[in-house]
Amino acid sequence: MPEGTVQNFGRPAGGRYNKRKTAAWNKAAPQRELADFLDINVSTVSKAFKACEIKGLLSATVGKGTYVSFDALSNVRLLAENTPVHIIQMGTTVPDHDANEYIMKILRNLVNEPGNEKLFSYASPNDTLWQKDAAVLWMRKCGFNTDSHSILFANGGQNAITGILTGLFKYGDKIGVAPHTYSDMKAAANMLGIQLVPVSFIQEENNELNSEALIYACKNHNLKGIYIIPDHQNPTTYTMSVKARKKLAELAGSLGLVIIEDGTYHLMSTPKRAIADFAPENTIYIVSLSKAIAPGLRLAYVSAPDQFRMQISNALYNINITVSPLMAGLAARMIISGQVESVLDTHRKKNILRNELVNKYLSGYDCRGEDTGIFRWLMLPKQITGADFEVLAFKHGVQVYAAERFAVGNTIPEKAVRVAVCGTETLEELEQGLKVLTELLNSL
Amino acid sequence: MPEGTVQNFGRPAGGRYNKRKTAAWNKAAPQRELADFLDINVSTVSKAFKACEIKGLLSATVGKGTYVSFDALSNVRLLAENTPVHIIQMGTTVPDHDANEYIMKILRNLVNEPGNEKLFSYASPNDTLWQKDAAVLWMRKCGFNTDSHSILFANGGQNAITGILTGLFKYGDKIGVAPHTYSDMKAAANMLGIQLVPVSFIQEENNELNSEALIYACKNHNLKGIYIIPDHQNPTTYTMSVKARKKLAELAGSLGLVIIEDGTYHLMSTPKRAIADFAPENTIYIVSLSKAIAPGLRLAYVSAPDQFRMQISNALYNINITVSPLMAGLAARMIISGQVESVLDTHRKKNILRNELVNKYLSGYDCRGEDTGIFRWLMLPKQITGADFEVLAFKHGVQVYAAERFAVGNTIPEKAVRVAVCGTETLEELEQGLKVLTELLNSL
DNA sequence: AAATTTGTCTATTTACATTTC
DNA sequence: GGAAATGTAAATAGACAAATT
Repeated sequence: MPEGTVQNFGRPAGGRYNKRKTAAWNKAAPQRELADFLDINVSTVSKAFKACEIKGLLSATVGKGTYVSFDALSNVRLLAENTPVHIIQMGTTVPDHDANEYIMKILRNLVNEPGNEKLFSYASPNDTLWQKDAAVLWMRKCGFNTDSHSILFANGGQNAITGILTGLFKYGDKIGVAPHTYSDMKAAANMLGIQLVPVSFIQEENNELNSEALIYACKNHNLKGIYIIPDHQNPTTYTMSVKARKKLAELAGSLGLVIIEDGTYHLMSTPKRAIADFAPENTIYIVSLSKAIAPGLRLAYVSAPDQFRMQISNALYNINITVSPLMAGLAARMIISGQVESVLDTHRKKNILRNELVNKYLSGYDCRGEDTGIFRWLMLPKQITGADFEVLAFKHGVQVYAAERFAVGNTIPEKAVRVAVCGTETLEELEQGLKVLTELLNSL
Repeated sequence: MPEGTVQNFGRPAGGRYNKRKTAAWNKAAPQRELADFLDINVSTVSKAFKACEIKGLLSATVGKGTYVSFDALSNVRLLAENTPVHIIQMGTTVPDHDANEYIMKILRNLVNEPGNEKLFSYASPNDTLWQKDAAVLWMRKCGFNTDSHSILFANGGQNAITGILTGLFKYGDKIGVAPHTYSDMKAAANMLGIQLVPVSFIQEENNELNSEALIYACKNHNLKGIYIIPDHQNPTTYTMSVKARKKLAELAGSLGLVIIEDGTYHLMSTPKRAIADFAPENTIYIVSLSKAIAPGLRLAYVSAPDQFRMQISNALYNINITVSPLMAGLAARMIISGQVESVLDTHRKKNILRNELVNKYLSGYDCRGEDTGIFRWLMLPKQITGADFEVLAFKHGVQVYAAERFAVGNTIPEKAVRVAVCGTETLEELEQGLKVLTELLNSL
């Protein structure tokens, strides 16, 4: 252990402050010890630690101690390496680009409709009403039956999340998330001072609800809500069983929890009823068209129950004023016209094709995720961490994302990387990337 | 004064806690008195008050006391009234809708270009580069010479502001703003826990810089930055002199202040060099195309100096991921092709036409603002407050916005209302609204 | 099961700075 | 110009609760 870190704060080895036994390498000194050493009060240290915790850098538990978050430890390393000339992009998750021409076709029709100049004015309530109806149709396809007056618009899924977080929670509030949660969510929460608490919602063995973990975290951390992706979770790819959804819905009711359900990956999984369907009063449902249709279609639909709608609506107003009427109109037309079915169909076929390639190369490994998804979760052999493998792959020209990027708080990152399936332009490039990955895996 | 308010906290009239002399009706009891009464410590009260202050409900000054914000006092009243059947909209500020067909023309061309499907993928760096060049051109038109690598994109002006606030400031930070500041800015800051401090930047007599006020507020409140609209300020319509801009630039440098300059109304005023031009290292410049061109063009350009760019860029990423490539492409094409000139020209003519109508009806009153602007600041006779006039006008079917909506912190609202000039569809409707307003004014 | 370790939270102390009168 | 009024902020005390051993 190097000197001068938060772990040993420059204490001479073996001195009176080093009486602790073998501890995890990311364990910080106890607040009292540090206070004693610095000759200040415990709660002063506590306050300083709290600030770091809200930023997601530390996580502390009563009786257990304070630990440095793994992503705080690994981020620096991941960025420090030098870049090869061409990188095969298997890091960021995007849908296949084959939908673009469908959307363009709709747009071509749209621009020739009479009276369409109003697409550059503020939308009138009349316009948004039928668009909300379209959103309801889309939501139904995504497993949730809602009604048009519950619908709000956002500029994509991330924008929806930011709106919900700012609207419903305040600085310092805590919400529960899966121990590995997708990194943009983490970044948004850190930025807003909303603390993420890792909760193992789901039992790995059977995809059932881990009620104890939830109840425990809830009363222990005073959780205000949870954020959950029930289908093909990002990044670990598990899908909650219907029983688990039902159970979660019940629990949330009795615990007074707000559920933020991200239905974005519903269509890339075997369709199951949304949690929102079981707990409509407590659940905010998000579906992102950017992920499901095309990244350039910057739109997401949010369905919020009465008790939360106004707050979220105000927050979205404060962030965006409004979404582009053109985007909203385009999306609604795709849905109403049924063209969106063709897009989904094409996507599905392409995804399966790409995933077959993944299977061909990585079938010898534990590479999780359904064939209809746009990313996979590749478990690595014990001797290498995700972060090390990410660096290794990057040096060989392939970008994947290490588990460390997704680990929340004191979660010990799995030895795994997320592999995006549609990040490359072509199938050939994907194959090239997969070859590199298998070679690296075999060489370990 | 009613009992049981924050002012008297239920004390019996004339009791030992009522020794204060005549005080402003919005003055709260001193922290020590309240603490004494509740039998708790002063700083406990102080902490509670602080929470309210961050939300913009109170404002406290050492030695002076604590005051309830005027907009906190008036908002309830303004919403409580019942709605007439049809409302003439002179509340929200929008540009004239005559630009829409120009944009639609560009869009029609765009959809027929080959290779345009990529407008629904993520934008490549190649695409954004020429769009940033377009942004630079546009910024130049708005009085600021910048370069393309400083440019960031946002989903409209409000979105840009949210990004800048979250990126550069943290919960509890204070930034200086004009005593009357446009309400969406206030709402965004309140939501994010960023405290707005009213500073009379500008001397009303001559539009010169009020250096003392700025220096004072800066050291007294430890301001981290200021937000300022130098041209046709919203809502008061004043425009800073060039000398004032230069002076402010110098001062900001020596005070270590971040300047957030909102150039949105530059084109509606007599062109003057931007503050950013005098203090490029300290100034973030925002121009909103939604306000200048069409409300449905949800795009704003941000130019940020090196020291701030990454933080703002990250914040915008966390909020939006990215802007719509279609919006960005559309805006850039309008600028590069020069079509935007026709739009501005049409806007200007329309604005003058509409403002002439305003002048015709309101010339007898102190109705401030240039004829090229999209709103005016109507000073009312002494006997009526802005809030009361807003309610009165609303009852007669005209929506205007009272000064109370814009008053920051302990600012005493002017007796004035903001009158939007392009809110109505037609000139006739505008005239109708103006008739109502003059009749009401004459009847006072 | 009891003692110990460890983090948390609320209210407080205290010194201080500014404004008012 | 000095005393009083008033709000601010950092550090602290101390009771508390959960986890560990």
